[in-house]
Amino acid sequence: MTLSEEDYIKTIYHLGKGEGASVSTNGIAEQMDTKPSSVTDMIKKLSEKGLVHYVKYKGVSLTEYGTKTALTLVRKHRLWEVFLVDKLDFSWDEVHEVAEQLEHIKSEQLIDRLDRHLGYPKVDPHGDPIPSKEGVLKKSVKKLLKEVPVGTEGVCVGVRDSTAPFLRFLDKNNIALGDTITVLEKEEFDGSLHIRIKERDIHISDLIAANLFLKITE
Amino acid sequence: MTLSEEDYIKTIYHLGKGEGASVSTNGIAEQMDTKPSSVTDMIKKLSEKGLVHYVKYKGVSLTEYGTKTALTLVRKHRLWEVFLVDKLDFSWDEVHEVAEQLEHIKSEQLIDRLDRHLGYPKVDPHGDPIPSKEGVLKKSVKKLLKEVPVGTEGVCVGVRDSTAPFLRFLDKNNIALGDTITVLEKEEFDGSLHIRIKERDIHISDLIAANLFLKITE
DNA sequence: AAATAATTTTAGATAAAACTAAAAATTTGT
DNA sequence: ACAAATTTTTAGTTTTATCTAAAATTATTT
Repeated sequence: MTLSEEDYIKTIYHLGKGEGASVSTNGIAEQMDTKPSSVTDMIKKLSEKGLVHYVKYKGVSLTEYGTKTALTLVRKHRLWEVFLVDKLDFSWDEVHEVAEQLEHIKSEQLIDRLDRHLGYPKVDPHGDPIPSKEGVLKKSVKKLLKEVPVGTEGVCVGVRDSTAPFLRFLDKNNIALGDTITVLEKEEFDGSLHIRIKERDIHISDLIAANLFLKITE
Repeated sequence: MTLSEEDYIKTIYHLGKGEGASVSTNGIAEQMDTKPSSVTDMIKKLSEKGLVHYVKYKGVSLTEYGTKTALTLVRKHRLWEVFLVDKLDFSWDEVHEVAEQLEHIKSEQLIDRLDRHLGYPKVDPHGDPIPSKEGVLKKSVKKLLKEVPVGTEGVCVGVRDSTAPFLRFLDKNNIALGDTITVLEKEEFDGSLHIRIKERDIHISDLIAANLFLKITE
């Protein structure tokens, strides 16, 4: 597989929402910042290689083989993101571009060992699940912290209220995007939560919990 | 810089022994497993970009800018090798191919942080010095352990006697290629040595020291 | 120093991945 | 349902990095 082929496969995978959905030529072109005619050319090649189903004018979708290939790339991308954040102290939002390059490195052994070095992580710094070596990908959903049951673990991926006072509160309490949060206990009385974040147990109000988004892997 | 250009620059650097020596078209072609005509084409391009000095039929050499570029690549290659060996437990001889891919990743921040993650190593797993960020490369020499002065530190890079008994001895004493050895003390009487290897202090005979090669960085 | 050998370059071609412009097919609006 | 708009494909170029075959230059041998 060439670098370019890999990029197309990944784009088709993402546009197809990970579920072999049919994707349009223009959609791919727009996503990849290229021209539709270039996309048609590449699709033909991928089709000949058995990576996509293709019927002229009707759109493309990944074959089983294509999906497996895409999942390998997603796995590599997300493992490298974990490496960059956990080991090299990159922040949440700096990793994408570099991981985009690293995912193309060809060495199964490298990925196996990287996985081990990172402690077999289940999710990347954005809370998205990492496909297994066999190509199995867990589903994940984004929910308000307030709405998840006690015992749930998830990654903080966004805020509903982005006004300065709320962001200052998060900062003061050392809660940041990318942090893993576990819900320990919910107070019946006022809906406030006891949560664990970065080895620390803290208590937050119902209102805070109603403004933090978590990504949860089932 | 394209991937291919980078590969040529690195080859010219190594064939020129790191010291801008003039290199032949056929030499490059042979080293890179390509044809002389392809080399001529690429040299012209590199020459236009100011990376090499080129006079038809007379050979190529790196310009100062070309040398700096090559040293950046060497730095990246060697840092990745340290990562693969120290962090991912690759062995000495498995790292080259993967590092060859990793060295092309473009991100200065990545290399800075990798360097820090690795504890600012001075040499790679083969004992070769790692160029500084500014492009300064220390010299290194290969010597018999027997011949270096007390206090010297070096990386074990080879054996003079490669018969089974000697290799078994090394194995039994947990001495392997790639290990860093420091000479602590030399016994006047029999020339035997006290050395430190992997946090361990051991005592080896004059004969052993006469059969182990160290790579020493000045 | 001329002939032969080796090296290097040129000229022309090919493959991959992109592009532009025009043609074909599909979708949409009335 | 059919004309207009949109999407997609085709045809023909371009660029990058290769290649082969032939020509030019340099080196070697006698």
